[in-house]
Amino acid sequence: MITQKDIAREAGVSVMTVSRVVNGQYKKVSRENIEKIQSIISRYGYVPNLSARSLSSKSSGIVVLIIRGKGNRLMDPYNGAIVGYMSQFLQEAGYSTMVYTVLDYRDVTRRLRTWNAQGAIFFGMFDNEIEQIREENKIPLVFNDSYSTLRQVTNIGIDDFKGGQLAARYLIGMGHRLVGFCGTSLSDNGVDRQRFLGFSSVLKEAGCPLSEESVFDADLESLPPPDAYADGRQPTALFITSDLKAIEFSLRMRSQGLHVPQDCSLIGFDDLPIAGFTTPPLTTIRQDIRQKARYTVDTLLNHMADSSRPSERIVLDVSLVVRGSVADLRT
Amino acid sequence: MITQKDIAREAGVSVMTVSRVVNGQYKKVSRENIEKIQSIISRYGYVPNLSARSLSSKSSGIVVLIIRGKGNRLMDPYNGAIVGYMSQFLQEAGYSTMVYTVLDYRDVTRRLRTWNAQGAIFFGMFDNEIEQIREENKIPLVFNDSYSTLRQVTNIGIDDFKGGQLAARYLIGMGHRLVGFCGTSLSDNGVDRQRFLGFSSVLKEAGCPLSEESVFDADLESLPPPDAYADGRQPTALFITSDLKAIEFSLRMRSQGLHVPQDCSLIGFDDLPIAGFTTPPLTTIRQDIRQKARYTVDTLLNHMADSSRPSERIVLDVSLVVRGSVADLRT
DNA sequence: CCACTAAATGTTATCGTTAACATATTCAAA
DNA sequence: TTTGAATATGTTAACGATAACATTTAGTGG
Repeated sequence: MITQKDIAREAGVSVMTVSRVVNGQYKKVSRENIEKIQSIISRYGYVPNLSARSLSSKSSGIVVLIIRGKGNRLMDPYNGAIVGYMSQFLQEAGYSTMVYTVLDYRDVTRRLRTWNAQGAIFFGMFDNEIEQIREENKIPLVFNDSYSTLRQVTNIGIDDFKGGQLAARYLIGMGHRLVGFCGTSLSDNGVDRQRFLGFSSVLKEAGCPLSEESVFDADLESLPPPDAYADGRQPTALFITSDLKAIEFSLRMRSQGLHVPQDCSLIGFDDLPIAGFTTPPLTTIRQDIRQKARYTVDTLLNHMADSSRPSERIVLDVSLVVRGSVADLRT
Repeated sequence: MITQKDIAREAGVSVMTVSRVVNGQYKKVSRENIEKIQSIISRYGYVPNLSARSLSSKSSGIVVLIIRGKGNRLMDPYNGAIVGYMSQFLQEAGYSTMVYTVLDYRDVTRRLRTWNAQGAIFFGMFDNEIEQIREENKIPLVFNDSYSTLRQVTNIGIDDFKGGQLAARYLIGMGHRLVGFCGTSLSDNGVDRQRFLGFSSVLKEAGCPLSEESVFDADLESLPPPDAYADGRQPTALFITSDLKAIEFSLRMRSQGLHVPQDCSLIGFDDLPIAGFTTPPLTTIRQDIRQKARYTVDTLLNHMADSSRPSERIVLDVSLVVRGSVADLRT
């Protein structure tokens, strides 16, 4: 494995000259030496050792992606897609990406320090730990979907409130009056809480407020069994804040001989590619994952380039995608 | 950011003693010092700098995952799942994972060298470059789904041939006589070629060989338009070597007013979670992605622990999952 | 009490690269 | 010719950790 030292010997110069060429500081090296060194580099296939560079210059070129949770988070198509886009964009910008799933925020610092990470992106809820994380790691941090009330948090999110509103307005417009909501961790101020607030505000205005028993702050398992929905006193429609869960729910219904949207209408969230594949195709609130990844990476890179840059919060738009999972109840 | 030097000063010992404690060489340090040092470590939250360790010991703790292709490969649920599992397993074993997508094998060496990778896993076809890659990188390499004829290639794959057989036998058993095959890169000896060979061998034995015009070595776009299948001279069933493509195909059919399985039966491959969600649910050949990831990681770790270990080829089983996308044509 | 092993600890050099500073060299202006 | 800036190159030390070897200390049997 060839090093700068070897190249320097071969070219009859000092390692520092080689280092300058490797790092593109062409103004400081004579044209003659640049050419000589570059030709040796390509002849031997020299590759800089980033561990060494990282040690000596404190710039590792590593960005860490932190996902809260456990197990295989990349199986979830949303996570797979956003992680994939982010590492693609980071790779295009010359950075290497490490993905870690952590349970505890203490793991975060360990992960960031071990590799001298130059920046980090966080998914999932970290609101309560943000201050701590930031204090322990003086590098640019960018969050996704955080509703932390702290100032100075750089966050890229979507308009979850509007998403809820869109869902509610559409249901109302289709003649639904008794509807339900299903999300998780509503007591934390996360995405689902905002979706809930948007959703319920519209319903209230329309004169058909969400009753308490039709708000499910729960994983799918604890949802009331689908056959409850056959009886007319149950909601005619459900807003489930994730396509994946909505699809799973519709499967459970089907396994009991019930059908979407005849027995219960469904609106999902995310607009994953599979949402168009199901039967009926799922009506859902769309967020643009690629765009979110793009903005997140760009924001991080900006902050890495200029650490005095003020924090920023970006809210991306969402839209309603009408497919076939909501019944038209207007006579 | 605290280093071993700081700890050594605080404890009144040399850095070497600290290093020994950090690396768990407890037999070489007195109980007293072990405790003193460990308490300082946890008090200050010391984290070893792996760049430095990597430089000095040549052991970086990094495993690189190389995917051939471009763009966001993790969006594909198969890749997302297997990459997710592998990094999970590697993380559990104390290693860090870097995922790279490369177009050219030359990138491979660059990626492996920059981080002193200790091992690498390859997806996608690299058969012709394996020799070269191995020569340039003297670290354990494990491949997935390679049909390289080179000796000494450690590979974890599935029984693709059997997968093809299972599909064909099932179709025959259901009364299909005129069937088609759709895969990619059949001329390379990859997974799809094996699936094709298994598939066609069974059909031949059964007396209804695949005609040339019903073998599509093509991306979906270049498949004949679905409405061709309405006319009786076209295949009554298609074996499409990827669930994702099969689903996409069935959507294209539906958009033209045709239906699976009435107008054309379909068998997919992989048994992705979405295969059960579609209408009709997709009959497919199942491979166990988690198990594949498990074996691949374990094999790599074994080879990293003992570099003299002989190469091995592991072939995992596949099975037929009958759902609803194949019509029963028996009278 | 000495020699001798085993256990505990320390010293030095090194990994590959870069920052910071130092030294030549060149050329133009004074 | 001298001076000064600009350009090109080199030297040294440092980044944090570990390997390899060296030394000290403690404990053992003769």
